[in-house]
Parts: sequence; C-alpha cells; structure tokens
Amino acid sequence: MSVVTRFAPSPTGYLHIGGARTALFNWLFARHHGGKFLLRIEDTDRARSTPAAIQAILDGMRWLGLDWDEPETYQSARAERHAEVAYKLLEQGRAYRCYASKEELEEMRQKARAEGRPIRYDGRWRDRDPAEAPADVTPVVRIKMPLEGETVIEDRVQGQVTVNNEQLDDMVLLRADGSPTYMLSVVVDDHDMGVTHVIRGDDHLTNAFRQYQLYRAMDWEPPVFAHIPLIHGPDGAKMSKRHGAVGLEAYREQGYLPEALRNYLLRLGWGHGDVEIISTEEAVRLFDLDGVGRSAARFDFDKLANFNGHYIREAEDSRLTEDVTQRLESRLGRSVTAEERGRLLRGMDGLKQRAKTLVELAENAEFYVARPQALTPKAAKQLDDDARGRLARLQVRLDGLDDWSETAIEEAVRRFAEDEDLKLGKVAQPLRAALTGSTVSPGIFEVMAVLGRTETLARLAAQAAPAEA
RNA sequence: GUCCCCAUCGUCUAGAGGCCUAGGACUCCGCUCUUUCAAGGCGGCAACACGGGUUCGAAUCCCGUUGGGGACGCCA
Repeated sequence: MSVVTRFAPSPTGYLHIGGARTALFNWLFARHHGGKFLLRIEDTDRARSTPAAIQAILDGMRWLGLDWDEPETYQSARAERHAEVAYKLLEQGRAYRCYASKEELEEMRQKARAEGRPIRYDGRWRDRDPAEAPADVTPVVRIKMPLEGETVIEDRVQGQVTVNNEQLDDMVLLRADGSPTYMLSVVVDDHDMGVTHVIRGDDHLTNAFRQYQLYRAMDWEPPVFAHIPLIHGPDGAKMSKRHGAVGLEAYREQGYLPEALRNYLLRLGWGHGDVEIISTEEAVRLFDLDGVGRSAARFDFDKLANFNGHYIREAEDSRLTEDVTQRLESRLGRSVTAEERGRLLRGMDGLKQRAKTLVELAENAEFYVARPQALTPKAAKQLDDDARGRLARLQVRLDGLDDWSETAIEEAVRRFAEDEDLKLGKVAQPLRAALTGSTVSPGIFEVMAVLGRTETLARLAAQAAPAEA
C-alpha cells in the first residue's frame, strides 16, 4: 500500500509553528516512503476563514519548502459530497434527525456541568418518533454512536489508546442549514483522498475516537493515526502571540533560514540517536514515526538561533547577498549600487561567520554599503588622540602601498605596528573603529581589501588626526 | 467536573531490564586560538517527579500519587 499523508490547516489564523511542524512531519513521512503528500484547506468555517489566511498558509508552505503533490483541496467545495454521506447514514438508520434547540442543548450542558456529570448530548432524539418533532425547529443530523463497549485506536505515536464508548456522544454531522461539520468533513475527505496516515497534533486525539466510529459506520477502513505532541512556548504554555513570532512569515522576517527551521522543527519531538544537524535529504532518509516522542516540547529560540547560524555559514554567499541587499535597501531607504553589492558579495564569507540571523547579518554588513555615521561608544573610545595620530601615520604608509591585496595590506600594517613598537591590536582596533564604526567586524585586513583602496583611505582620512606638522 | 495523553539536565533529546558512576545538543561558566567578534578545540555546572511493587538486577515493566497538557460546540 502506498503512503498518502495530508496537512489540513484551517485558514482562520496564520500558519503557525506547530502547524508547520505537523506539515513537515507529514511531508517527511510521505517522502520517506515514496508516497504522496496532500494539502487540504479546511475552510468550512465560512465566517472565520479569510483569503489572506489561505495565502499565508500557501506562502508559508512554499517558503518552508514543503511541496504538495496535487492541487490543494478546498474543503468548502466538497460540502455536497459530505452531505451525501450523511444522508446515506440516515437511510441506513446509522444516523438520525435531532430536533433539540440550541437553547435546550445549552441548558443540558449547564445542568451537566452543575451536577458534575460529563458534558455530552444525551441522545434524546435517538429513538424518538420523528412525528413528535416540533414544527419550528429545523433538525440537525446526528450519528448513532455505539452505546457500549470501547473504542481502541492503535496510534503510531501514542500507542494503544482506549476510550469507553459511553464517553462518545452522538455528534452532529449536518447542521440545521445542511452544511457538514468538521467531524464529517475530515473523515469523508480523508477517505476520498485516499489518506493512509493521519499525522496531526495531539489535540485531535480525542477526536480520533469519534472519527474512527464514523469510518466504521460508513464501512470504511480507518487510516493509521499518529498524534504528535504539541509545541509549547518557552514558558510551557501553548504557543501564542506572547511568545513572539506567530505566523511563519514572522520567522522569515526575523531572518531565519527555511532549512534551519526545518532542522529545528524536526528535532522538536523527533530524535535519531545523537544527531542534531540533519540536512533535509538526510531527514527524508531517516524520518519515521518510531522516532517521534510522546511528550510536549518547548520552543527554544536559542537553539533555533544556533541552528540558524550553522545554516547561514553553510549558505551560498550569493544567496545571502541577495537577501541582505534587500534588507539593507529597506533599512537605508535607497537602492544598493552595483559596487556596494560587489563589496557585500566579497565580504560575505567573513560576514556570515558571525551572524545568527539574516537580520543580524544585514546589520553587520551595513558598513560595507554606508559609511559609519555614528561610532559605537566602544569604537569612539578606541579613537583617542593617540590613536588618531597613529592612523594618520598609517594612512601615509598605506597611501604608498602598490598592492592592495589582503596579504599585502596585512604585511604593511604588521610592519607599521612593529616600527611603532606596538602590538597589532593597538593598530587594528582603531583601524576597525575608523573603518566600520564598531569594535566588532570581520578580519580587518579582509575589510580593507573588500572596501577597496579609495574607500578605505577616505574613511581613514575622516578619522585620522590632521597631518602632522 | 468528566474523559484522554504525557513525565530523563533550565531547554531539545539518547536510552526499548544489566553496556548508565545516565550519553549528545542548546544555554551558561572557564581555558584555548586570536587584530575584535564569532566559529572551532578543550573542560565544567546540571536530570531519571515521588511512593509502592515485579525481578538476582529498573531510567527502562506494573500500580498509585503529584505535576503538566489536551478534549469535552450546529469551531476546525
């Protein structure tokens, strides 16, 4: 049997981090087994689903590199088929019309809560004669759940999970307006789409019992269920706005690389021995449900940042330059010239060793594009009168340098330091401050080479003491 | 309240009865390299929630307690 998995987000918010991981696991599982990965938008909540949210999901999936195999399905387009299934159940006597009003149901719940009883529909119309139906209530269709026995699910992650059938009430399949409920829709869609493995968040575990019974009522073979634990925020509570990034696009803006997020998300709740850094190709090869843990995981931005730094270091300079250029342009409010872009590209290798996010990378790269406006406090400290005098003398030396290669520059500066009987740091730090406006940067000789002779000398002149008398 | 699930360093995890004086990664702290900062290398702090069993032997199996999470909609 070929594997078919699916990711079925509801477009009521945005694609959040938990959803992204669920999507990733489904994608990996399908790819690992050479099966299909499908995307289904559960937009049946007409009131809350928005086009913007659908777009955010699609964009997020693409950005994360999770490609789906067929055009995505929109659940709302399949309402007729869902209803058809419900009517069939009705014909077979496996479902019935319920005329209980909303007020009546609310009262039922209140009472149950007050008496400390389970909050469930009591099946009052299950065997009642439809002739008794009130004329002013349009009925809903409810499924007849088994009254006794138990429902057992062999969950691929949680193991054997059992519930007493008394716990399962007769859920609504079709609303009064004839539209299908989520419970009906998922089951019908998963069945019709040929989904073999339902991999989803833990929060659906109790739904699985109900859905399992629906499959049985239709005489369909239930899929394999795998309920993966939820992701919590650093404080142990459910991930929410308070925890910073909400939608996937926020992670993108904050400068995380998709491959880094993929790797990090993979390691949240899945393990394979001691390996931490796992390329996507490797992940496809190694991933299986056996490695999925059963307890909830907390999201740790520090570790994500660490992974991100790793992938930034591994990324192509041209790709990083492209991204950084865009970030700098919006930061500077002007376009980056070809020459400046060339500096970014040449300086990228040195730059990328020192950044954990693309935002940081762009910040650190800014001096290559724009002359430092204000010195950082520490940099200002480096440029005392002594240092400025030193720079002036160095400037003269550099001015006469024919070969502007990194090695030639280094040689010249080192010799200068020797001649002045100074440690290299005494020359390098003021130099760094003058050239970058900061005390932190890539290797200073590399910076000089990348900046070029003209620009370097110009920046030096701006900070050096006026020529000695 | 009822039901379901979970429980190893601060965090993510390895561990499927003896290999565990519990391993790795992130964080933090030293040292090292060094023109700064990173990265790297070396070292350090730090955990089997608790109580009962089962067994020659339990982090690993069973039961309970505690703690955490989730679900109880004509939302998905």
